[in-house]
Amino acid sequence: MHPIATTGHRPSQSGIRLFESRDEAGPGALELAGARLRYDRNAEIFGEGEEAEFIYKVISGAVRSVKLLADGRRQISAFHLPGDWFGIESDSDHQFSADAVSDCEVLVVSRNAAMAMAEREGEVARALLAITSRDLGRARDHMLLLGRKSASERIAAFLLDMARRSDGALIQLPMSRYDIADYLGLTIETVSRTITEMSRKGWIGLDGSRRLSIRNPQALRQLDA
Amino acid sequence: MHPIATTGHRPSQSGIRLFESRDEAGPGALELAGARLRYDRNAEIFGEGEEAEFIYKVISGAVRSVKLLADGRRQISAFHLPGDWFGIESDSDHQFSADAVSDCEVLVVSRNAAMAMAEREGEVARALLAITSRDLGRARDHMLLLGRKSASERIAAFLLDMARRSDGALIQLPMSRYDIADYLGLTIETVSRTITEMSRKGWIGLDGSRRLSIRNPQALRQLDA
DNA sequence: CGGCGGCTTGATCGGTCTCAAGTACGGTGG
DNA sequence: CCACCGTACTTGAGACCGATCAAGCCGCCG
Repeated sequence: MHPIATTGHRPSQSGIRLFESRDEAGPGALELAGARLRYDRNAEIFGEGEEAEFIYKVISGAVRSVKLLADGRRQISAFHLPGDWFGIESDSDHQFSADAVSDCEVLVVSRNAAMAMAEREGEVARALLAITSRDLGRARDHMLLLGRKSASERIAAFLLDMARRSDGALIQLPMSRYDIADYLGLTIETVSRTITEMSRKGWIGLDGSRRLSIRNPQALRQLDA
Repeated sequence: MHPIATTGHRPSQSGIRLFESRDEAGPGALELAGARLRYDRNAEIFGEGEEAEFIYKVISGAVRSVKLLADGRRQISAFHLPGDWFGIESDSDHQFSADAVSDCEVLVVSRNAAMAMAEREGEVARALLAITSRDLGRARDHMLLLGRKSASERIAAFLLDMARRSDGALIQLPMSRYDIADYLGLTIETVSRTITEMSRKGWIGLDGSRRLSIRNPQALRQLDA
């Protein structure tokens, strides 16, 4: 349905980089055991059903966790920004796929090494549990959004979240309208219309489609409920 | 919107008990440290914002994890059946509330005790991580359902899941149409209509509103996609 | 028998999707 | 520098699925 090419390996154009470095609480020791990898925009980092050999942390750029239906319908369950861990699974196989929203750099740690380390060091075990249960909490918030909120409420929540996660008043969206739509359970047309309407009302300022600022947070928060 | 009384403490009527005992992989040691508690139907087990003092495991009956919006809109993020753990949080406070779908019995374990035990025993730490990351996987599946599936697809997925989690061909639903609607992001009318329609097509058999059997799993699986 | 909660059924409404153009922008090659 | 192109995005008109509003029914318990 959404013709997102999983082509990879275009030469990475190095552009503006927002979302650079806020670390989430993480197992510091793990990072020493990791390797850095680069992925081009839309490149797949791992696929649903593949063996969960590694766990990952975003260094720069953005990553999306994705579930697909056979007919192409897509749901993005989370966007991962620099400092976020992703790909931690209970199962031996990945239950969803992850790919690069923009050109990005990730830290890759062997799952076995991580688990062995968790076994020995309570600190690492606690950090992994904290990351996972925080993600679960976010997932539950997102379910409320997907199950019960209107289009404008979804967009408001999304924009406020992106504002919170970025630093500074200016938000640079790393993802396309397709990605936003598939994250919020809407169509690109509805996303576009709603954002345009918010801009028309003066609640947000637009500078092109990927760059915006929040002018009236109160109005948005009212919708976020 | 949904006038669900959080009244508790009616004398528990002891009825038929399905979903009795399939344990999920769990930290065996933890259970020794727990106490049993009974809750009446619709009683609150813990509320959003309360301190996360305990973690819980369903012994009998069913429990729902709930998020509420100020105006009363409700999203049930999960149903917990016997053997399932719930209430494990990264934060010090609960980010959602949990209440009894039916009269039920739960095992209650001090969070501090559990965390201390996890610190000492890798086995317990691993089990807690496994439970949480499995829940996260289920949450992501559910997001796909909430974001991208039609009403009949949602109902089909729900019924197949309930069939899988119960033993035997007969499904005894512990929850009301309100609960199902708030779990699937639909209204009770749509839930009712869709179930009636499936019964009319002969895909399922109905015996009252809470008891049903799957007659044509293939038809349902086709919708589950 | 009466009442009430939970469920079903019907009629209509409306928000979002779908289908269809049209526009803006970034990159590429002349 | 500009013409061209493709991709991403916006905008419009109309259709449709599920929500809403409104009865009515069923089963259980008093």
